[in-house]
Amino acid sequence: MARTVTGGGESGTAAVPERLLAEATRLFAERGYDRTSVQEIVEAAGVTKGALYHYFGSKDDLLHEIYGRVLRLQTERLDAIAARDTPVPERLAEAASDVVVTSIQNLDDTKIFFRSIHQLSPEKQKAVRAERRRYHEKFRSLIEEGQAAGHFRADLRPDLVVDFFFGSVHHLGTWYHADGPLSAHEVAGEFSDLLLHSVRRP
Amino acid sequence: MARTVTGGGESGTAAVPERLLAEATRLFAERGYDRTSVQEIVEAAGVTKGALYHYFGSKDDLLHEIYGRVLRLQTERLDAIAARDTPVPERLAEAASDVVVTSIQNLDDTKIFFRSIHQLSPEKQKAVRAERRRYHEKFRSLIEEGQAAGHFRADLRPDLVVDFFFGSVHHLGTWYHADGPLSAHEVAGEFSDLLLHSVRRP
Amino acid sequence: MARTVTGGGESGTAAVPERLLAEATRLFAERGYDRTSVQEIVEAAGVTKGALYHYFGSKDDLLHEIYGRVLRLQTERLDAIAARDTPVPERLAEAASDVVVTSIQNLDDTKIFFRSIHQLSPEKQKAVRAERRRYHEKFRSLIEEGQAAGHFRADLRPDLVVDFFFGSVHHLGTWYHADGPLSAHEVAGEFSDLLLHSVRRP
Amino acid sequence: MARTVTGGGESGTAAVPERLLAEATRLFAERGYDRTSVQEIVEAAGVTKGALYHYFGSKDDLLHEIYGRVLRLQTERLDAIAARDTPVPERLAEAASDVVVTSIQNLDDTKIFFRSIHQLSPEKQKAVRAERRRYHEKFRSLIEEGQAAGHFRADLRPDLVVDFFFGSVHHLGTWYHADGPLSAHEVAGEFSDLLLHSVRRP
DNA sequence: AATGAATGAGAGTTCATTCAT
DNA sequence: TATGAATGAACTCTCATTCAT
Repeated sequence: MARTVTGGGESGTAAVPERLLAEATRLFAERGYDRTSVQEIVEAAGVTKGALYHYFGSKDDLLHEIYGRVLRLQTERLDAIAARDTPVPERLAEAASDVVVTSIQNLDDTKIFFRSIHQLSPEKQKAVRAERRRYHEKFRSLIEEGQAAGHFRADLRPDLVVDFFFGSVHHLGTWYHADGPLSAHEVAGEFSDLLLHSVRRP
Repeated sequence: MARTVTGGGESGTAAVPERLLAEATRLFAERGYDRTSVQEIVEAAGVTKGALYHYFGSKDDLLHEIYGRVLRLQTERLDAIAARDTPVPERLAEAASDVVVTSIQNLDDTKIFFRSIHQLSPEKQKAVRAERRRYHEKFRSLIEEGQAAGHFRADLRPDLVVDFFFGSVHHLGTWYHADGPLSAHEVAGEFSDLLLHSVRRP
Repeated sequence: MARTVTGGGESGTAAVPERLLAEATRLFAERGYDRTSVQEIVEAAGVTKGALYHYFGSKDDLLHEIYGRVLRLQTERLDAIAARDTPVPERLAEAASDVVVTSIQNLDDTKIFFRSIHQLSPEKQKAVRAERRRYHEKFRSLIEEGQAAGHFRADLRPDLVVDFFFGSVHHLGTWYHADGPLSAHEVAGEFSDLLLHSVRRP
Repeated sequence: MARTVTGGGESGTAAVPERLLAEATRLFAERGYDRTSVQEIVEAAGVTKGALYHYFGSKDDLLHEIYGRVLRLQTERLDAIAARDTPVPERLAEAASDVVVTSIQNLDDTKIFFRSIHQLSPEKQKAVRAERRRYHEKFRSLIEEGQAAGHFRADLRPDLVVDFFFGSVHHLGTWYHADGPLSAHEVAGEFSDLLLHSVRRP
């Protein structure tokens, strides 16, 4: 969709659309979608408004692209983990751990995701929610599989468990700091552990 | 429910500031703080802008008032529960259940809280975060008490557990619907159960 | 027009209209008529808006009152000086000196006078300008008298001399400070001296 | 007179920023800075608000630009006159005469200068006052030079003389009318003559 | 004599977007 | 591929004034 470099690969001069997306991500996470002006984005990216509107149809489109990127990434990873040939509890633990790690590694996207979705146009919101639902359904089916196999408590509502866990994941952006005492993997380990303990048969 | 300051008195003619707060809450939850104009709020409340600015210093002040209300309510309830004379696991379960129920009963406030805090002025944001922190600390001390008493797993980081659980609570606004299949108490029961299972000694 | 004290003469409690005029004068001089709100005036005077509108028909009226006060004062003093039985050059010198002294003693009024006259309603502006013109004419007639008597240069246009001199007087408010190196009388002496030298026959 | 930035070129289609400055000058002089709305300015210039804010950061900026223009003009002219190789009294007379002529030729700027400086933001006010002070100092040094050379009375305070004279100059805007009986040069001649007589050794 | 809630009009400013070049 | 001038609508907030009490 957008070329990788301009000119011929000079260091530090990523292609214009990439630079725009990167700066938009940073600014949206920092001060919110509505509080970030198109002017600020283009200034940060070192181009003019015309350039932005050459590559993106609207400010809204930028946000949609950011969503697309993170959703694609997480869906791919979940698919890979779910398809493994290991016991369900292990796959659930890995899936949980993995989504925490990638959420932290892309903390700006995580922040934007759950703060700004309402600022997308209705149609785009619908598309994003549908993709998100598919992701949740894949995660939920791991829980259902574990219940069917007798690993997890049968009295739990799998959809509620998913909402419970992803609430925690989405919330990461509001408290996690890269320079805090915890590494991404430490948080991931503990969150995964809490989830497994909460669903496992005693 | 709302004090009648001027004339009136019949239901439906609540005092102007109360009406403004109620409509602002509804609109902020519905379309977000930045997407709600002062004009829309005063129209919904049936007054003019001048009236709003007679009672509130700024749009920002309205949001702050809304936060204050819900924080006061939840803090009071948590204090009451924590002070009970029952075993810690029971108190934690009740605190967890209660915060879910009141979050659902005030779902508009919950939605606003989670989404709009970044749109407060820096000073007000600081004040709100400080109050929120005190609330979390009180909740955390229940977990610490349970660990000390040998009820809960000692290897857990209490602060991480709090962030884990309140992520789930704050997230309620993004998926819960009053006309869905689950009552507030059903969700509360399951969330509380998940939390307790995740922290209890096996 | 307005009583002098309320209650019975307690110190520091001047009557409401006087207090309003005094605070309005101070504020208009400090930040200009348009930049001073009625709210600020009533707060400074320790009353409410209703009280102000009880005594004055409009914000405009306050300004008109302030003008009236200073015009009356200066007209009275000029009349007294002009009527004296001394040689014209002496009377002109005293009139010039006196208007400088009273302008400095009422520096707030002086500042307001030449900055805010355009903010009066057209009718009030007309009235004030007419009074001011009468004052200038009286001053001018001193110069004409001096020319007729052979004291002053006959080739000067008396009206231009008046505008020349009163420009200097009106300008006092922009540079004179009570805590500066010059007393009101020192400035008055020098201004008067400059005027007399500029008109006298060599 | 005004550079044509976009298209156009024919007289009457001056560039947008020039047109905005011209109309703003006219309107500020006519009804004062605070009483002139941005809406009125853009309507007079035949553009929209967006265009104004494309070129000027604020209404305040417009005023600052107007000040800058007139200060630059007068400073240049005074520098040229002061640098001449003629006797000091002649140079002072010419400087005085020149500032009167240019003040009358730019009477709108003169009116604005005198009345609206207090409505500039504090920082801009400081900048303008500093420039004005440099101008006054240059003028004052002419007087000091004349005193040192024995042309002017030694007992006069040069700074007071400057304030005396520039009061008269700034005041021109309040009484001079182009369609009145006096030409700019007639006024300039008389003002200059009055100044010289007031300072010269008898 | 005085209150203060409420009005309604208008203020300056911001902003996403368009389009001729 | 990219510019940047210009639009037009909407924004938050301020204010002098009124009026029932």
